[in-house]
Amino acid sequence: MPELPEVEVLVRHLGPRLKGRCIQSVAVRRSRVIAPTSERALRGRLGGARLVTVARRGKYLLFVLRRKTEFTLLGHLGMSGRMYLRPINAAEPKHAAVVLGLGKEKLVYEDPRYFGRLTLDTRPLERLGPEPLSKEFKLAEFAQALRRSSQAIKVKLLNQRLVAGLGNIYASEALFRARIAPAMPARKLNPAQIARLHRAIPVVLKRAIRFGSTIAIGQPKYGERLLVYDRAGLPCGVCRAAIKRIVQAARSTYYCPRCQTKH
DNA sequence: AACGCCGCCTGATCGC
DNA sequence: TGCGATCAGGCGGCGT
Repeated sequence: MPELPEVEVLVRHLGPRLKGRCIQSVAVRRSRVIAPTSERALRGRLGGARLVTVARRGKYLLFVLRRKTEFTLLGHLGMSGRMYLRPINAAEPKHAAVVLGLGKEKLVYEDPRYFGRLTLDTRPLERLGPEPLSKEFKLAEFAQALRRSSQAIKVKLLNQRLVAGLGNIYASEALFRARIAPAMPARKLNPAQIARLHRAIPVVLKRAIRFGSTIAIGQPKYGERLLVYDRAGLPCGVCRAAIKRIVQAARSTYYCPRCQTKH
């Protein structure tokens, strides 16, 4: 599932290829993904617009467009979304959600589960916490937010208001790197643990971006080198203890029971 | 106000 | 072989 690193790799891939291109056609195959924007509104706004830049915020893709004035088309890949360029006459995938014609090529947004979005509604951005790879991700604010929460730290990390971009995979990975037990209530973390976690989050994300950047875009897996996620029963790379899987908030959490402790 | 829970979706996998 | 049940999960919305 695409989290911050996968989106970042995609943005770096698409940016140079899309910059300056003009949208000539808009095909909406699944209107749910553009909600609350209407198909009519999307067509009207995108038709003839030119791509200025492609950027990222948390797990969101921002297509900055211009036609008279600048505006943003907001993308989210949900669970199963993908975006890629194809020749204009290439066959469409079964679960194409939106296809933007760009002349010789088209930008395909496909999403088998249709959990994602491609919309003119940018309000979701207002609900995001700091970017973990930027200076705005401050230790003091992170610590304060954790002190106010009784939720298990793993569950809290999935909250995009705390910090933007972590999903189920990198929440587990960051906690492993910080050697923190995932079930610990957020407010029970001591200052040293909070500092380790604050440091581990960008490290884990940057490493994933680095590995992902070397893998071909469009692969089902981006080649992430995961230390705990989906590794139940396999030996921990640090201490060889068997990695455990537990369920928190209806999602799988993976951790090393020996390395990740209460201290 | 923070938190828990549900609904949205389809493909992969499993048991019979 | 085929079919139904189960699981995967990001996020908005709603109830407490």
